[in-house]
Amino acid sequence: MICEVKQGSLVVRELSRFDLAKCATCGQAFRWAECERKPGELCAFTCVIRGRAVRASQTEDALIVYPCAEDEAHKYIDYFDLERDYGMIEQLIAADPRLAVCLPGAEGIRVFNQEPFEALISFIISANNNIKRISGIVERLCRLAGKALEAGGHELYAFPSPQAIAALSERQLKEIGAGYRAPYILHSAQRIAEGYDLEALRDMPLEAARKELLSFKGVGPKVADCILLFSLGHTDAFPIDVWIDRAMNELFFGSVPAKKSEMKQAAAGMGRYSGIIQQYIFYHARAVQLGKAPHAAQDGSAG
DNA sequence: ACCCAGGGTGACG
DNA sequence: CGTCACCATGGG
Repeated sequence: MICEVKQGSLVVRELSRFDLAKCATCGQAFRWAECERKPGELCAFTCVIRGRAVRASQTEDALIVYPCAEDEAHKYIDYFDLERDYGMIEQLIAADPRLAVCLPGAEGIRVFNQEPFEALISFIISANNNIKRISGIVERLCRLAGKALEAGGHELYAFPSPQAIAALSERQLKEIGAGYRAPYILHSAQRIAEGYDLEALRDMPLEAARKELLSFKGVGPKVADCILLFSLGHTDAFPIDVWIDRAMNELFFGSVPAKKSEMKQAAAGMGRYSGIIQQYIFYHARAVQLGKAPHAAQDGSAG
C-alpha cells in the first residue's frame, strides 16, 4: 500500500482487496452517494468523512480521495481501514469450508471506521428497516440539521452534531420518515449532547462496551454490535440481522434453525476478526438473496 | 391486500 | 430466562 498526497488528492496505490463500490453500497454506511465517473474510473462517490466533504473514486490501480490536504491523509487512511491486512482475513475465510463460499462474490469488502455518533443514530434508524430507506432518512436528517459543505461541485451536508439533533422536535424527525424511532433518536442525541463519551467504549472490553450501548433507547443487541463494529474498532462484534441469521443457519447449522447464542459461539470460533468476516457473509447472503427462491423451487427435493 | 426490511420495547409467563 | 404483539414507512 502506497499513499501520497498529490495535487490536493490522496492517491493510494498497490492497494489489494479493496472494492470501493461494494463497501460504499453494502449497508455498513449510509451516506455514500454515487456521482459521475471520469474517464478511467471504475466508480465514483461522494461522502462526508470526519466532517469533510469528499469525492472518492477508484481506478484500475488506485483509490483517490479529493480533496485531501497533506495533514489530512491519516483521517482517510483510518476511515478506509487501509492499514489492516485484508489479505490475511480473506485467507481465514478461504481456509474455512463453511465460509469459503462467501468469498468469490464478496472480495474487496472492508469495514470502514465511521464516527460513533453517526453510527449510533444511523443504526437506531436501521431497525426493522431497509438500506434504501435508511439512507433516505439519514440524508434528510443531514439536510435538516447538518452543516452545508461542498466537494468538487457537489453540495453535501455533514452529519448533524448531537446538539443539533437534540434541538429538533419529535415531529420534525417523523416528518423525515423516522417513524416510531423518532423518540429514540432524540433520547440518544440528548444523552451524547449532555456529555456521554462514546469514544470511551473504544478501549473497553467488548461485552462491557456492548452493555453500555444497550442502555440507549432503540439500541438492542444487533444495533449495538453494528455500532461497535462499524465505529468503535471492535472487530469481533458480530451483528446478527435477518440476513446473517439465514446465512449462519445454512452455512453452519445445516439449515436447522439455531439460537442466536449458538450463532455467537460459532462467530467466536472465527477469531478476533469475526465482525469483519461477518461483513463478507452479509454481502454474500444479500448478493445471492439467500433464503429466497427467485422463480421456481430449486431445492433439489421432489417437485 | 400481504410480506419484508441490517429489530427493539414492553408485557407476560 | 423465553415468547409475542406492536411499532412507522415504503417497496415488491
